[in-house]
Amino acid sequence: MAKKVTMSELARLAKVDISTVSRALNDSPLVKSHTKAAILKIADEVGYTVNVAARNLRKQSSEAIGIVIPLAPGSEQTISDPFFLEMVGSVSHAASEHGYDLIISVPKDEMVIAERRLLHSGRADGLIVIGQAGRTERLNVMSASNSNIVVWGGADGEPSYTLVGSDNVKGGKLATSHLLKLGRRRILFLGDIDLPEVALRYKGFIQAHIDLGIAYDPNAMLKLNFGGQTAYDAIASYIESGFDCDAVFAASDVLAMSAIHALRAKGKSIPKDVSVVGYDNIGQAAMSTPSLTTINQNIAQGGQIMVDLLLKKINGNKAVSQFTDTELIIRGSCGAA
Amino acid sequence: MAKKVTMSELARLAKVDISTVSRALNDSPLVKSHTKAAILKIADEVGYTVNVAARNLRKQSSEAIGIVIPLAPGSEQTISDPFFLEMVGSVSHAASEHGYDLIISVPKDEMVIAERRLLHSGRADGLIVIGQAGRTERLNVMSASNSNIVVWGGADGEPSYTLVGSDNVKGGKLATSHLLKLGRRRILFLGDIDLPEVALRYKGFIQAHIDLGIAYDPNAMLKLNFGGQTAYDAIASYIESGFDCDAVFAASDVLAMSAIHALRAKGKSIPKDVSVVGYDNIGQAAMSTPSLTTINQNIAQGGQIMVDLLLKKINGNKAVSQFTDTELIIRGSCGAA
DNA sequence: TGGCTCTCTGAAATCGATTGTATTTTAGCC
DNA sequence: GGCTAAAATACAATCGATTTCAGAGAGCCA
Repeated sequence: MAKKVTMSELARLAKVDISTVSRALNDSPLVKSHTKAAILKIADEVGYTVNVAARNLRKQSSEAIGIVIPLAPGSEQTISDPFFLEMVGSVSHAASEHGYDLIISVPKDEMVIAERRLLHSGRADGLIVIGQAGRTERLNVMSASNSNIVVWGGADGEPSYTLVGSDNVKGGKLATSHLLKLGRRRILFLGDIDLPEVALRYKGFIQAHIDLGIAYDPNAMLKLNFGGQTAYDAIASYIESGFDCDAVFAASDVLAMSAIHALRAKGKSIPKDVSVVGYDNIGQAAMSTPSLTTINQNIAQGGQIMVDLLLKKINGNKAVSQFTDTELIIRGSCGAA
Repeated sequence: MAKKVTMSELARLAKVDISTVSRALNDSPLVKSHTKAAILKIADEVGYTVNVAARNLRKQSSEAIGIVIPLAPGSEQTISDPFFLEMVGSVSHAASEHGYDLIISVPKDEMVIAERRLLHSGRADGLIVIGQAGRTERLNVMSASNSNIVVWGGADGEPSYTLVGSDNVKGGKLATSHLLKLGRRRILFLGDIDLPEVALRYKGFIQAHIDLGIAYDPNAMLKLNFGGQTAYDAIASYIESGFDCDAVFAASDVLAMSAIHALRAKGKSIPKDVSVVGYDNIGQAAMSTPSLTTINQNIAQGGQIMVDLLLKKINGNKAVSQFTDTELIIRGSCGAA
């Protein structure tokens, strides 16, 4: 542990009052530039760092924001979907650009706990919540109590809290109409439509069918939460049970990959027999085999926007919900047009 | 913003001194259980949360640890390799188990800055550094100055700082001998051996050849930092330039996936023509196509160990470097034996 | 009853910074 | 030089908790 130098120690060394030191370090115009330089020099020599606890206590702010990531339901594990993790990275980057620290909320905490632990305790000035599944009610309460919160997700109509997300309906439409235009007619939808984001993508899925005057099968839908082995098994047995599709629209890239894997195991060739489109455009999407056609949510932009909006709220300004750019990325898993 | 209730406010409500409130909330045996219960009840009713800034200032600790993740060299972007992100998730989980918060260090910071920003400032009680590439010197200095730091990485011999990582030599050996035992003889090694971890894997690679009495080609190595398009292009042109391999050992799963993609584009069949082994066992490894044979670094265990060791150091105890369980996971990309 | 111990509670100092107010120093001008 | 205004610095209160120390009662025993 390096010896801790305090401000009063600095003041002693510089032979000035501690208040002058404080102002000098904060570049206040009240301090003569000559004194300021002297103080800064000493501070640099002894490697002074301000004690944030003391500063935060006095200033009643923390220069930090919290991020809450969802738990896999029923498990103690944090969600492993790369999408969420990439989002953490993106938010972290955006926060640091503004000189804010990012505190990851402990996943076992429920929303209320996270709110108290991070916001009320003064540990963070604001909160970013990734995914509003199952907590819209609580989010409304928090928003009503004027908490500094920004949520990543999808919502029908105007939510009462500040929301950022891709244009899920548009994304669903883009993906589906792309498949339909390729001539595919039996598209299997993969995803849990209890999640608001996914429900909207499904809405776009239906919309695309209607727009092109093509009928869709309400049974062509498999409610899946996450990827991995579970999804693989579910998809495999779904195919075994007789459903024959010529395309898959998965609500996440992870699901899409599991689907491709399962389809292949069942002897289907991708993209010859079955075209696949995912959602998220995670880093691995381009390098999977075949490379994945997907909807880009623009994670980097999303993190940026959320942090910007949150800082606005922290500073007492209004912040309105926003979409990120939502676009179709065509790669190998759909086959040539 | 919910109205902030302070301890003195609680004291007023409970008609006791603030010191009694403090003791009650901290479950001190000095307070009569009757009084304690009354105070806790009121605290609960008004939704009191302790102000951490004040507490940290007084207690001279922060109940938080920082994590430093590496930057992609020359870029402003944080590394997108899922391995690092999964590690963040794992550390976050482990930290929360001990009631500690996790603060992500702003990536543009260099080590020295992160150290000052997080440790000296009292924002965090300790630091976890993921990957020691290019900063071993600084890490030694920090360790000498008795900083509370634990590093993820790989080291030859006994490092002067506390290090946690997979047994990289063993991992390299496992992967390579598996390939050799499959009958493969021209194995291409992918990875940047300037990184200590990777150098050790390469060492294991050579060792395996020697152990089995098989010659290896020192040129059968491609120095790559990260996956994605860059790796894809590099691998593609390496193959084009005439090198013909019957197996690939990649120092990360991301690299392995890029390799598979590139090999396929060059008309190679995986695993018939070329067997591939990766390293890390990231979540997507099982669901890529073909599913990836890889070395499991046991990320969850790694996070746990690092947090445990760090807390030991914070509490003034010795902490010795440790390996995580390192094992070979055989999947489809190697073909049948 | 006096004295003593043991429990429990209160008073006050303290952590390290920020900031409003008071005070000193400097500068400007006749 | 003497006076005033402005600039620079010092003083002191404050943020919200923790913790040492002192003190008030209660209980016990001779």
